[in-house]
Order: sequence, then C-alpha cells, then structure tokens
Amino acid sequence: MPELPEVETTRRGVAARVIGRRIVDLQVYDPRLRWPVPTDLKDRLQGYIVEALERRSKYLLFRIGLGTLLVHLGMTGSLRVYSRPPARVRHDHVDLVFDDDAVLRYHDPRRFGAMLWAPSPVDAHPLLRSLGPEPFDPAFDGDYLWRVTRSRTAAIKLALMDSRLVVGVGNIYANEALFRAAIRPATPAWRVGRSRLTRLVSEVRAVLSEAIAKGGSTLRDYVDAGGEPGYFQLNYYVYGRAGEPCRICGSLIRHSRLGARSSFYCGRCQRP
DNA sequence: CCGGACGCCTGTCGGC
DNA sequence: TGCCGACAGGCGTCCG
Repeated sequence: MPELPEVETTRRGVAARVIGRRIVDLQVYDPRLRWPVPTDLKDRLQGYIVEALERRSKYLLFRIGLGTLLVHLGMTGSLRVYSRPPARVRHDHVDLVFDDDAVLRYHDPRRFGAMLWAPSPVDAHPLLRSLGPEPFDPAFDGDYLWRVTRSRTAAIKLALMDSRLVVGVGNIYANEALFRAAIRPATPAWRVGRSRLTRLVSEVRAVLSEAIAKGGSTLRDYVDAGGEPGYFQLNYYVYGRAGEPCRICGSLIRHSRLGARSSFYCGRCQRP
C-alpha cells in the first residue's frame, strides 16, 4: 500500500497522538512480519517516552529511550491509534499501550512490513544506510538526477523507483510523475536530458505534495492513523487507467510491464 | 556497480 | 457457484 504520501500521512496522525506520551506496555500478538518482531523490544520501549516521530524514506522512526523503533508498512501495513481499542482482528500484530490508555496498533495482512529496534545512530542501520536523498531534499535536483543516470541503460521509471537514487517514489507516484513530466516510463534513463530531469524532479515533488495534502491514496485497504482513507486516487492521470481516455488529450491510456510492475502512460502526451 | 529475477505473504478479482 | 491464475501500494537478496 503505502508510498511516501501514505507513510507521511500516517506519521502526522500518529505523531499528534503519541509524542510526549509514555509507553506502559507492548503486546506482540503475532511477531511474524518480514523479520520477526524482536523478543526484547518490550524492554527497550516500556517506561520510555516517545520523543519524536520522524520519517526516512518509507520508514517511520519513533525516537524512544536509547534508540529508535523502526516501522515499515510494507504493502499492506497500517498503524492506527485508538483511544478505546476495539477487539483484535485477524492480522493485528502489535499493540503499543500508552500512559493515557491510547493504543497504537500495527495491522498487516501480507506481513511484508517490519517492526525493529535500531540503536543510535539510526542512519547507520543496514536498512537505512544505502538510501538516497529524500525527494524534498534540495540535494535531489535535476543536476543530481542527470549525474546519477548517465550510465543507466535501464528504464527511467526503474531509476526513479531505485531507493539508492531517491527514496519514497513507488509504483503509483512514479507513473504519475512521469506522465506529468511527459516522459515515457520505458525510456532508457541515460536518454533523458538534463532539463527534462529537472522537470521530473519538480513533478515528483508536486505529485507527492498533492497526494500528502489529500491524505494519500486508498486503493483497497490504506487508512491513516485515525482510520480515514486518502483521496488522491481520484486525481490519478494514468495509474490503473489502462484503456480509459487521457485526461489531457483523450487518447487511451496504455499499459505495459517494467520489471514486474505495471506501467501506465499516454502514448500521445508522453513521447517516446 | 548494474540489472534482472525471485521470494516473502494474503486477499481479491476476472475468466472459465 | 467454484476453482485457478494473475495481480496488488515494497524491497532485501541473490546471481550473472
């Protein structure tokens, strides 16, 4: 499910409820995630205050006690804060219980997500160490993208989704940003010129900003910390619209496959 | 270093 | 109605 806008929406919703609160208990109902929830996690969390909740790439970083609780939502993970937690349902994995009785619950049917402990400094953690710049980092600009794609023969869409080059851009927003920048997804990255890459950078930022403003995208099961869906899927130009008319020129949106992921584009607006 | 394929899981949907 | 394969928002790992 979640790309950067959904993770960021979750971060904001969760932060409003848990920053400054003390963790009084941790209940692990099902530790089977991408990696097992560490058995000693409770020791690292219980009795400590959540000092900050940050985001790096699609990882949520809870600054707690002597380190960081690292949470990734994978494809179907969600975090919700409950004042009065309802009965657990299938695929609920973990509850963090706070001193005001609020509960932060992690739910993840496909179990591609993760809940791990990282000692300081968190940036040195193996999962974070090789990540490229954030899309809103000034270091991510047209010149940078131009430089790192000169020797890349693979498709520009794959480069955009390569977390070593830039983080946070998943399949939906890669398709949308490339449409807005009028670049075909399958274009070899090295063939895209500097000015077009500068355009791409600004379109990546634009589409992510707009998606965050709409609370992200809800395709099937994404909800934010309060259980609310996002609405940005209503603003898609191409994602999931194969066979439907382009919102700009009316020609039919095409579908192809890059790697194992679906690509969508307009054959007229996005020149080869 | 680069690029592609695979695997991890469950749920849903379309076609027969 | 039932079954079966394809596919889904991610990404670490392995191999050439």
